[in-house]
Amino acid sequence: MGVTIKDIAKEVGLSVSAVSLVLNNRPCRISAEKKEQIFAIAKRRHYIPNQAARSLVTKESRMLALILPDIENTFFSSLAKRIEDCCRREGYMLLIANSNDSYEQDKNLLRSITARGVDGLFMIVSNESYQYKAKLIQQLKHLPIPYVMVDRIYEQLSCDKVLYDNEKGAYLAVRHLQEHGHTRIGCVVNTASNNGMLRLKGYKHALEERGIEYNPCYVTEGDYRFESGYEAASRLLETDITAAFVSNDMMAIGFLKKLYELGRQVPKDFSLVGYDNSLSPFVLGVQLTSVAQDPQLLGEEACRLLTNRLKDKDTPPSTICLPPQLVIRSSVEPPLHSPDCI
Amino acid sequence: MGVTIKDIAKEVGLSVSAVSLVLNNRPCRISAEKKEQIFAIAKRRHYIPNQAARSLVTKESRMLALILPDIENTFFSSLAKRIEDCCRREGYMLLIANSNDSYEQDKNLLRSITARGVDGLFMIVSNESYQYKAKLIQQLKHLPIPYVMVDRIYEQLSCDKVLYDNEKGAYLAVRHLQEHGHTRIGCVVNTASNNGMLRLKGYKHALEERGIEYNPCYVTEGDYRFESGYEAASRLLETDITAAFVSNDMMAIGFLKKLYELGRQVPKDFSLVGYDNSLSPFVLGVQLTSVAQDPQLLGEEACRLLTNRLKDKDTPPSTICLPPQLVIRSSVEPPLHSPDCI
DNA sequence: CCACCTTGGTAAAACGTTTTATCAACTACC
DNA sequence: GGTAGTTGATAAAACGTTTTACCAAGGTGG
Repeated sequence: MGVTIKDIAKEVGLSVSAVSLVLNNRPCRISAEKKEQIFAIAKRRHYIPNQAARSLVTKESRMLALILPDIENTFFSSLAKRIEDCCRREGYMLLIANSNDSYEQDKNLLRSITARGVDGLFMIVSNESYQYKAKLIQQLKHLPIPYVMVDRIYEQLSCDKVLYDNEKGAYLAVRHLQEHGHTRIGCVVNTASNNGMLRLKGYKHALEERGIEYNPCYVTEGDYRFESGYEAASRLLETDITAAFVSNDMMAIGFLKKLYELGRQVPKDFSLVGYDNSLSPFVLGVQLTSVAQDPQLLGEEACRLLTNRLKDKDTPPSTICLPPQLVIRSSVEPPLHSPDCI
Repeated sequence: MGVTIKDIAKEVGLSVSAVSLVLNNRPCRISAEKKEQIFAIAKRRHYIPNQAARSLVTKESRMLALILPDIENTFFSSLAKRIEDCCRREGYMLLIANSNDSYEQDKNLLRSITARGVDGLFMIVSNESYQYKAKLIQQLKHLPIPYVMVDRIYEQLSCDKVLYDNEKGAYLAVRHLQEHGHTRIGCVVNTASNNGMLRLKGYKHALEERGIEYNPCYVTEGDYRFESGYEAASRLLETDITAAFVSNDMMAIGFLKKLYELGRQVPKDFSLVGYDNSLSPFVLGVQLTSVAQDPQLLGEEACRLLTNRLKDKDTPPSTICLPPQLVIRSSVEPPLHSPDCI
């Protein structure tokens, strides 16, 4: 099919080895004249080295892989973009694979990816895989290549990790509401996800710190989608809460829609904090205060970790826990009829 | 490093060929007993076939690639997701690469992708590449593998193509406004992109059909981002337009923000149609009428075309032009003080 | 003129797989 | 007892590279 090194060798009248050495800019004793000829022929005939043959002997593919749960989620797609940029800068290509948040896919992808001989892996485990933790851990332990767990981790695994402190993020959000005088604070959370659990923990932590008792009626489940935020609001707004912490922005917008329909004003009449800081420009009239986790930073750190590991296998694995930032806009004010602040 | 077919052969006491045949379920004369043993050993020792070695001899990688301009754009990420699903179903892995809408990247990616010996390619050319059309066309012509152009095409190239009829979409949007009695209709459009040009053409076409003269003051440039919609609105709302066609939803939201700030009500006081149908749930109070192009459908058709081509190289290339749908919500009403309709 | 260096290269093994042609040992049949 | 067919395999080439060790010819210094 394509032009090979052999064809070039034949045309220039040298051996394959000569051509290979020249084309790879290896130190070698080939005359400048011949070198030029080789490059010229390669260019003219559109020579493209066969990566399969190359990997076979060098044992590296200059390709990294990223397994992520949902490419449609902008948090992950921003992450993917940045990781790809960083990889490119280091001379790697990136293979992106989508697991649809399914354990089965995680498992299969892990297989096909190692078969393809990628040099390293960025792994964002699917939420479903937390139920099959033991199994996936086994598989990851047998992985013959370095990998870094990103955003969602297994503490048990001894490998490079980079993540955001989800508990802290939720804690910051709730404390911000408390500092404006709120005590009856709702919470929409996805306990099906590990990070969701951590956000719930942060919520509880903030309550504890103020000596407020945990009220299960103020907490409801959401699945991170717009509709579930709307439905969560329907349930929570029957209680006497004056504010809510909604554990992602998409659901926060759903929540806002319900508030709007009920004629309740944000922040005059109700305060709200979201998570992700992803949708602020879209919401007319409301500037949503939200906990920001920068996917780009996550991506950069992940890439740094993995490429370092590829250069030096023997340093002990490290864990990077990034601090989320509370981005204060104007969706929080003191509750109606209440003392102003702390 | 890993376990090879040779190791298994040694352990089971047979030749490499025997093991290869068995593991690939090829018809062969190996005793059932030995077969079982081979599978058992492969499993126990976590054998994973080396794809590089395999491709080297079979000349196929069971891998397809997708080059897209912006993975953060949900239109493209939905498309990517669906393409990946379809590929998986057909037994291919998908290599996703991001060009950042840059010609340079298109060029480089095309190179590295063919080097990696992928079996086929989904190509969404970057907008910038329209300026280097001739060059990129040359490169695509030399591509040794089948490819399908998706969403953005070069008419000159004889290959499989799948796209949406952008001119038609814009035409539908503008005609919808006209049918509600609007005659002074603004237009925000990105002429830096080929599809943007087509949308402008659709806008003009609708005007022509009604015998309305084209007024350049009603048309302004946008770059598909939120802010540019806002800025476009600042310019256009100084004219006497009563409605606008904004050529994507993101900009439409920016436009809405300006309207909101000026105290103008949609649709009572101003009518608006967007493009993409991607953001409707996010806009409080306004249900944006928008032209829908389903990325999933685009992905499915693209995949169908490419996999068919891989099975049968010799059928003539086909072009699939999908019809956009106008999704009518409630951002369009007749202008104030005007006769009701058509 | 011998020893040594430099210049300009090459031969050959290796990487892990697939695939085709071939083979030896049996069995069965007439 | 000769022919044909079956069973259970194998040997060897091929894929396109990289890499190491080696070689031949010519020049140079003592």
